[in-house]
Amino acid sequence: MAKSKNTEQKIFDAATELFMEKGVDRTSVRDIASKAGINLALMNYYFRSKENLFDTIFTNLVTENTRELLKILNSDMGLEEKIRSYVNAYIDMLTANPLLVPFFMAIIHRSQEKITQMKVISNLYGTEKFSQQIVDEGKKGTIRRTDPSHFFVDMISMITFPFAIRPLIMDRNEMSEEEFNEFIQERKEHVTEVLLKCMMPC
Amino acid sequence: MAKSKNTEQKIFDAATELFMEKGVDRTSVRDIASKAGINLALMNYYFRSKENLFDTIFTNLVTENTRELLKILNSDMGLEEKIRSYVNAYIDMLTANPLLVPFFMAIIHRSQEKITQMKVISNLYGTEKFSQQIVDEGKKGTIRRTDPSHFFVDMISMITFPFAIRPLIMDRNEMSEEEFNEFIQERKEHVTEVLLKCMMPC
DNA sequence: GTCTATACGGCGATAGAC
DNA sequence: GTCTATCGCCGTATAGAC
Repeated sequence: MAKSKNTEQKIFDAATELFMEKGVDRTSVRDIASKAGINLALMNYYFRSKENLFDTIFTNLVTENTRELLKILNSDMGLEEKIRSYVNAYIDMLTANPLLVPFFMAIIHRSQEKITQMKVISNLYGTEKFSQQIVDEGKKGTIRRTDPSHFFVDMISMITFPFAIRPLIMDRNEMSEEEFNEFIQERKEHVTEVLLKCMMPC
Repeated sequence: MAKSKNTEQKIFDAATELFMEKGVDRTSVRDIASKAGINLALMNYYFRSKENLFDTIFTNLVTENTRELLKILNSDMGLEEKIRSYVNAYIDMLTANPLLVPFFMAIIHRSQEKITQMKVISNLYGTEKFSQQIVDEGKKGTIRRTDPSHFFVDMISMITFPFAIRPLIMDRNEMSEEEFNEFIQERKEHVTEVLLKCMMPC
């Protein structure tokens, strides 16, 4: 049990990195073992199977990275401040971990059942309070009456999609990695503005 | 040479369907052969390898489905009409073929090099004329000065992303397939409105 | 052009020694 | 807990008969 915690962590970390880079199906357990610097059999010792390892990693990635975002969505902030915070926090999170979106997209395509079963959805979509806010403010007339489902989809689309097509954007605009990041930073202000503007009464 | 054209087509069609449904990596050549009702060896006879078959199919899918969209973008329509037509045509195309987005997302994750090499980009991003229009109208003051790169990203994000997370949207809102399609139809008007609103001077 | 048969390598997984 | 060795399976690809 001495090196146990350590080895398990090494496998976990190596697999996480490889799954995100190459995709689950193109990563073999031998890849993982060699990257972790451990023996092939240990993967099966700690995690029962590759698929089980993947489940563990996937759940971890989602819950870890969405916790703060959920907090913002369910906080007591006013609508404008909430939107601004959410956009900023989401973009910061993805900038720190730009492979998360393509990885997640690939997984949706790969195993829908798994995703719909897991808490993933409530993690990404715990929007009751936020939706209610939009409806309430619409009734009060502070903002235009807005369909919360469409609004939320608009919001996460504009935030996350650029990361899904990052290679295309970079190639098309001949961007370096830094330039892409600048572009993404610009989007914080831009996306917030678009969202607020389309809710404005008038 | 008699049944040749026919067999090649059968392989092509079966593979296209399987690649889109299960993903390229989870589709075996045996799957393809059995679905096409032909023998395993024939895949190698007509297409040199699975990877080569995939390239053929991918190029075909992209060029076929983006031709009309490119035409609209480079047409002589006014900005508002152009945006409206583009949104409608894009959503119609994806509704007819809802697996196209998740498939394409998975491919970007799988093989970036391939994508940036191919004409894919110019097909998806032949936006010079469109961008120019946005800049020109901004200078004239007909619309707000708008950054064309961000605007274009906003547009394709809001159009395509819902298809990428279709299972999540359906599960969350307890939608049937028809209800999802209704939701998507609503987005035609909604997205157009958001885009036009955020360009409005005022 | 189409089929049968098969080679070959890599995969995930486990038994068993230490 | 960790390693070596190996199993059985399935993937792609090809040789050769028809």
